[in-house]
Amino acid sequence: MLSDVAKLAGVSTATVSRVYNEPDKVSANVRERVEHAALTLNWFPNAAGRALASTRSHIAGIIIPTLDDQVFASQVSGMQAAFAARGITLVLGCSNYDPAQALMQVRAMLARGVEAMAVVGEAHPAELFDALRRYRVPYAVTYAYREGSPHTCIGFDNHAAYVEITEHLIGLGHRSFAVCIQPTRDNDRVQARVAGIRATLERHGLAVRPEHMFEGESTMGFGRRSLRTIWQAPCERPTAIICGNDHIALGVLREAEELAIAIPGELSVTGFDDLEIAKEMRPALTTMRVDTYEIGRLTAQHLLDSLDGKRPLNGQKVNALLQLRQSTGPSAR
Amino acid sequence: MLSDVAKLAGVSTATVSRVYNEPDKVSANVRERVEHAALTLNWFPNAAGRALASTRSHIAGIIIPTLDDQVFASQVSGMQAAFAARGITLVLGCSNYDPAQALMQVRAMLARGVEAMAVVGEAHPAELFDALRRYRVPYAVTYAYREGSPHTCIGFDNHAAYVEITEHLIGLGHRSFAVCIQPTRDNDRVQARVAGIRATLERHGLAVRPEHMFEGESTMGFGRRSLRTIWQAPCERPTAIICGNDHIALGVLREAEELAIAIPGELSVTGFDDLEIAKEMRPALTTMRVDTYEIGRLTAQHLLDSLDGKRPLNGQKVNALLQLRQSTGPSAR
DNA sequence: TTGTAGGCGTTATCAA
DNA sequence: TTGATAACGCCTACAA
Repeated sequence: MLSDVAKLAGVSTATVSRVYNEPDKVSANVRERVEHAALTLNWFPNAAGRALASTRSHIAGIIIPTLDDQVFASQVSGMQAAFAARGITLVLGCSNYDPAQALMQVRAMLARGVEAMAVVGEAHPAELFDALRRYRVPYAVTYAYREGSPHTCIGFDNHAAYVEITEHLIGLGHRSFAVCIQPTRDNDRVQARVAGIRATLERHGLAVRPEHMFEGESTMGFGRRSLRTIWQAPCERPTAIICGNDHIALGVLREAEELAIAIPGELSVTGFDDLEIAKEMRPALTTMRVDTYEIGRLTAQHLLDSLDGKRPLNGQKVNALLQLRQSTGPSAR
Repeated sequence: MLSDVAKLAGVSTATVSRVYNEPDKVSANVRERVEHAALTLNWFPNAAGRALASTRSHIAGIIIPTLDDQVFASQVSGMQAAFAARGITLVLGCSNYDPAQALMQVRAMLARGVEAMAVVGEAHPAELFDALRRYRVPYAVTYAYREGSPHTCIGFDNHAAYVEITEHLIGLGHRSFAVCIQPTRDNDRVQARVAGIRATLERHGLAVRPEHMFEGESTMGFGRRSLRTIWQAPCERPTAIICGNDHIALGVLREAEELAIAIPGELSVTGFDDLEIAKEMRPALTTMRVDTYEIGRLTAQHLLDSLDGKRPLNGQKVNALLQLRQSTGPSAR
């Protein structure tokens, strides 16, 4: 431990500590001796002791719904890299889309003494944000950005993004829509997307009929089943399907091939996320692209600035960019 | 802090501590009083103090190459869930396929006092494993399993898996092969795969000609470019392409469509990982499936057992299952 | 079952 | 620039 190093180097423990925390307050000569001693003793500072004495844990936390979704994984990746460059360890919690689990994870992280936190979305129990504020832990809501949110948001505007998608389709002459989307429960991002679709349609005097509204798991299978159901139903078929993400849209595309539905001739399809395969599919998928790694990087940067007392944490909007490709075209009707 | 709770509850600090660490050594009456006090004071134990006093950090670590690859993300996910259920926080480090970064991350985790560690693969500096042993931190090498490895391995046999793929193709009559694989540098898993292919071919008096050996990034783009190069070259074309994973294989499939190469009539293609889309592609991709979430879960379980002193850490082999689909068929020649 | 008291490994304050 | 020493918040013999 530290005192052994001090003894070997023939200095006090305070000096050893300084060598690692305020190196330029130590003479080069002494510093060298200490570093040598540390090396031969194979010593490095113990984080717990350090945290206790300095009341700084050098830990930050992030809560995401799941690592199974690439968009969250890459956000974690971006934060991790940015924090690591500043000697801060990122600890990860998965809520599995369950607010109660998110709250538990945040509490556990508070107990660990996290210095900053990021949580995906704002659909969380009030206690979660209360706890963060009570312990004066700077935090940011990521992935989603909403004007008027009480939180620091770093992400994109889910509502606006789906307004853009819907307007694109309406501009192509579509008037009859189906929607295939992930579970909306406890998910403000998905809710905002649906709201964006509805509001836009309404503005044009349109609406999604209930039998064309599908909510289910984020898989190709869900997309496939939904399209099959739509096509088998006796009611009028939609000319466009708006999907909650690329997985679902790819399933729709795949099933359309099976059912010999011409795309975009007979049916237009849109996704979200712009997975690598989206542009490689035939027809290539019209979708929206968001740089989630960048969201992570930005979030870490904001939190670090806030820890440095540089500036009050304020939100930042990231753009979602529409990638027009072959899966959308003029309405046949 | 703890002493405030003790005061409010009218007990000693030791008793408060017991309530959280050995609850059944405290009478129900006293326990209730303490819990009430803690609640009103909104107190929970500070992890740094706890770690320092008990010399148990309740932290475990995992080093993966990157979160961008689903297989590693889901392994993290599996470990996380299993550890969380036991009150252990998982901290994550990404090496970006760089041994030096992996070593740094391990050192940082040792400083944090990790109680157990997992690292993907065994292609790491000797210092890394030395450090782990010196600090008596139980660890496991994951994702890869190799007979005779000096480490506890929990994963599948990359070599054997590619022997199986190669044998499958040879059984179909193929004699001329191309290989498209991820960077082999510092990557024992990929090296084992290539070795498996080579050894199997050699056993049949065959080999991959150098101009049919491609090494590049794990993307569809790399697969596409590779196939195009192969097809444009003046030399004899292979009848089968073995890819290092599904991304690359999907790219090959996609480019084959572009070049109007009949699959599997003219060319057989294999992948690895069995992404959801692999079975949905037309033609569906022949590939191998590994349950990486399970690898993570098993690893956590082994490490927990080892911490409990239950049994010496010994390896465990997970199966990679060949998924025979439409992208492989009899050789035309 | 409960309390006392010393120590876990470092940092921070103050003096020298 | 360096050193002595008291925290930091909790756990754990040991004693009662």
